[in-house]
Amino acid sequence: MKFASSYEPGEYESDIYGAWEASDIFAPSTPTVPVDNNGDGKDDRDNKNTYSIVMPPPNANGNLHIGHGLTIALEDSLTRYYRLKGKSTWYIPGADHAGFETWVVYERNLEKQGHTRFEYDRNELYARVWDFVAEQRGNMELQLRALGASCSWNDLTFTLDENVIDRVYTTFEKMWNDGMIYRGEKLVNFCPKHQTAFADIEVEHKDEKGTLWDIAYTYDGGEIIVSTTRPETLFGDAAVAVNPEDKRYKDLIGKTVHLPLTNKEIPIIADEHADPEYGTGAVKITPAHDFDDFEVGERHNLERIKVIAENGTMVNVPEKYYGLTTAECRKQVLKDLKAADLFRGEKQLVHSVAHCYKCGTVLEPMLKEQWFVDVEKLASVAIKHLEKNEIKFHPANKQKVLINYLKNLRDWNISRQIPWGIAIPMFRRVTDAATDEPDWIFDRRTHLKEIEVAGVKYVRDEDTFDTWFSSSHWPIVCTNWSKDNFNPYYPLNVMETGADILFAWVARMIMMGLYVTGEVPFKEVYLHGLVLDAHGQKMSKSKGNVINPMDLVAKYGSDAFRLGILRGRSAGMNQAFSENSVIAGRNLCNKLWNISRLIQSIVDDDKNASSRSIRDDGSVRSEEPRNDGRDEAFREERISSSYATDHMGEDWICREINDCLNQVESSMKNYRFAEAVEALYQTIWDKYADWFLESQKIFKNTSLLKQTLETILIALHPFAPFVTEAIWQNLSWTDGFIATAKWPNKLKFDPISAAEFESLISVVSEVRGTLQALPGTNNAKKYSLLYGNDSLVEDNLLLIRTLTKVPAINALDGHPRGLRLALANHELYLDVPEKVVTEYKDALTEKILSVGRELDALNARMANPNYVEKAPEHLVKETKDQIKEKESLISRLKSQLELI
RNA sequence: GGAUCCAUAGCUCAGUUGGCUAGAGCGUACGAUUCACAUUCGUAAGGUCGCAGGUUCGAGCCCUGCUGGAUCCACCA
Repeated sequence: MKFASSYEPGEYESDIYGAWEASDIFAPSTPTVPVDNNGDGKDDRDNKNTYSIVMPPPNANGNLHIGHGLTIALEDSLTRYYRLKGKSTWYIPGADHAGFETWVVYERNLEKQGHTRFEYDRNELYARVWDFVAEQRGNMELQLRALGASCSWNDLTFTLDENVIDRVYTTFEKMWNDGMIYRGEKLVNFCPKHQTAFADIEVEHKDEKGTLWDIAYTYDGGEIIVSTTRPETLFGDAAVAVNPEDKRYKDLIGKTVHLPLTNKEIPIIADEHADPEYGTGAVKITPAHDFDDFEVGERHNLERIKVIAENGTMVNVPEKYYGLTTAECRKQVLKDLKAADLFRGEKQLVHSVAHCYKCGTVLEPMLKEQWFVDVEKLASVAIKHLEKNEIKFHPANKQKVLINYLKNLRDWNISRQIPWGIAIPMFRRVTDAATDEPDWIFDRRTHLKEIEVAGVKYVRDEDTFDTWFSSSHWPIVCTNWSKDNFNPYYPLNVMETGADILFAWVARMIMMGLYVTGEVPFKEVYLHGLVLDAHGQKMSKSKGNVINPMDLVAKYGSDAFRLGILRGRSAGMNQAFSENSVIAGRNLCNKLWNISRLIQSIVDDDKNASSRSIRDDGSVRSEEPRNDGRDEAFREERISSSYATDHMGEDWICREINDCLNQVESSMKNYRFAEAVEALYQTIWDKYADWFLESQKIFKNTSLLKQTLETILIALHPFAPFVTEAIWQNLSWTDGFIATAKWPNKLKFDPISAAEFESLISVVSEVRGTLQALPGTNNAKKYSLLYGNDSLVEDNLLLIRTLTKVPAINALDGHPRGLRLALANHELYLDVPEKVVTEYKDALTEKILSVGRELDALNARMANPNYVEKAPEHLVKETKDQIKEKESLISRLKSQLELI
């Protein structure tokens, strides 16, 4: 026996993945490099049949977290679905060097060993981190396999691969030549602990309590009071600004004031930046240490005096303050201001403060020379393409959000002062020699510290690229796009990633894709939200509510995890996740396993015994498809398939499976994964197992059982790859891998027969419901069923008996007796004693009342002339039919009640 | 200040051009059960769809306002 009594994922999963990988079935069938078969100089690949998707590269040296689990479940479901649909699918895996993240981990390690980064030069550090990452790498890839990701492993791209660096340099060179790269001394967000700058997008703003101090700046005959939260920066003040409309200060504009604690005089200038309503309406301007002041400084040509060094201590200040930390300096300045009687008060306030997203240190706006990308053109091109709807977003509103972001985008600082990353390929001329040569030149030889060009020496810039600069090339580098060859895998069919990196990554990929290739890099974007814990709380280490996907995979299986995490989730929404949904997934896998186990045993029995099975009436089922006078065309169709339906339950399940396939197809097209899973879940469990298989315990249509099982297995495969493959391999009649099977065709069936089974279901349900509602227990065993003039019941005695568990079903002889069931078109009685009927009276009364309420509502609708006039005809007709039905039901129930 | 989203059963969520009696899973209650599955089977209870208006024959869905919550962007001397 190949099928154990329950499905144990641990026994199958790794073997199955190994078998898939060994057979290399995840590589795309259409080649990924240009092919010229007939020598006409043109690429002969087929563009129509490809499906490409790239994995957002997980950190090479990390473990996968729950968000990765969701990403893989989504992307792999798409990939497997389109593979079954016959597309040449290319799911490209990746690994991220994760510049800053990895660097932080590595630097922490160094510190633990008593070292600092300053003991090593850049190349040495790079080599050391490379080894460090190499050691850790592989773990993440194993976890991707455990999640079932059907990606093309030979094409794994690491963000520091040569072709990536090469592509990034090519783009950078093009931008440099296009004048889009400039070196500027601008304020950047600088982390004094990590000694590096950040892009605006990497900064975390937090509301904090602070103090606003009022300080008097004096002039001949008076003083002007400014308010500041950063008194220590006053040494860097270049002016005091007031609003040009502010009458209080009108006369002071153009005069100078004395800068406290110094011998300096600074001007009073008029600028919109000063808000008359805020504080005293006068504000000190420190262009080197505040983003707004920087801009004011630009407008008024003010000196940028840098008074805080990279290490967070004071420079360019009177000796007394030199070398103090900013905090120490603040204290001292406040003390000295009080002593000089220039302190005019303080008050508390809440303001938002920029923090390093990694270590939480307060970021210092720092004047630095950095490389910037002028984003104006990039953004405006991207906006144009977005407005033409060249990319479809899920959820749709993100398109607007993204356009809005791009409209307000500021220039992009791409320099990072971290050794771990792609070196910026720029070299600076060694200064002394007077020459006409440019200060900076582009050169790819970044492995060298120093180069010589035309007899002039240049030294490499030590900085590395912002990781988003290189990862914005991801669709381009993963698909090996090149400008000389048509590439059927670019643009990608879809970009699936977290909604939180819409700006940081998706926006930049779009800009870069358009800049490099002229095309948008993907046709659709699917953004997933955060996976929250069971109570809707964000997962975090400090809260201790982090769920590790690998734990769940180990406990319940990979499929269970995938089914569980897809359930109840829609695009862009942050949604709760709990173990319960994974358990439900595990149960479905086991259910499917046992369904297969049952069918295999029927198939096995069928081989041994006659292929004819016993009919309800005891006769032997005919091999020939029945011909009961129905449409000949239908009969032709039916014969053309590999099975023949011989009972209405069989037609019905074919119809239900077809509906399910339609739902899955349309759900996948619209990225409604949860709905696809839900449809499969219900079809497999509530319909296939609970009704169809129960009925097949009597009829046993082997060829149909095989065909329907294959159909539901394939349809579920994208979501639950392992259990479906495990079953496929265990079944006696299936070949190859289910992973590369063909998406099933629709099943043929007789719609009239299918609808009849629906009536049988309602009969059985009514019997069950009534039996439960009767007083006493075990009623199903006690009372038999009586029928009068009811062909549906008469033709299905054995089936109804099996499904309801009543001991007998008999034709009514003589007068009706017992309890009549509340079914509109069937005359059915439960053969219960008078006493039980009497006890059931209350329930019956309640039933009459509730049907009466429904009838009233229907009548009210029909009484409205507007409804009859304006509503669609079919609805009006439906209402009329229902009224008839309810009326007859009510009259039957009433007569039943009178009998009691 | 600007923008986006959300509010439906005890919990987590579906509900796609407005159409019958608003669904699911989990949970709860009651019942069943040797032979595909207790990771099972059956039955049931549970919702004036955040609030107030409006449009319509008809609103969970569309419009307006309000309340409560989330997120993003900008600003915060």
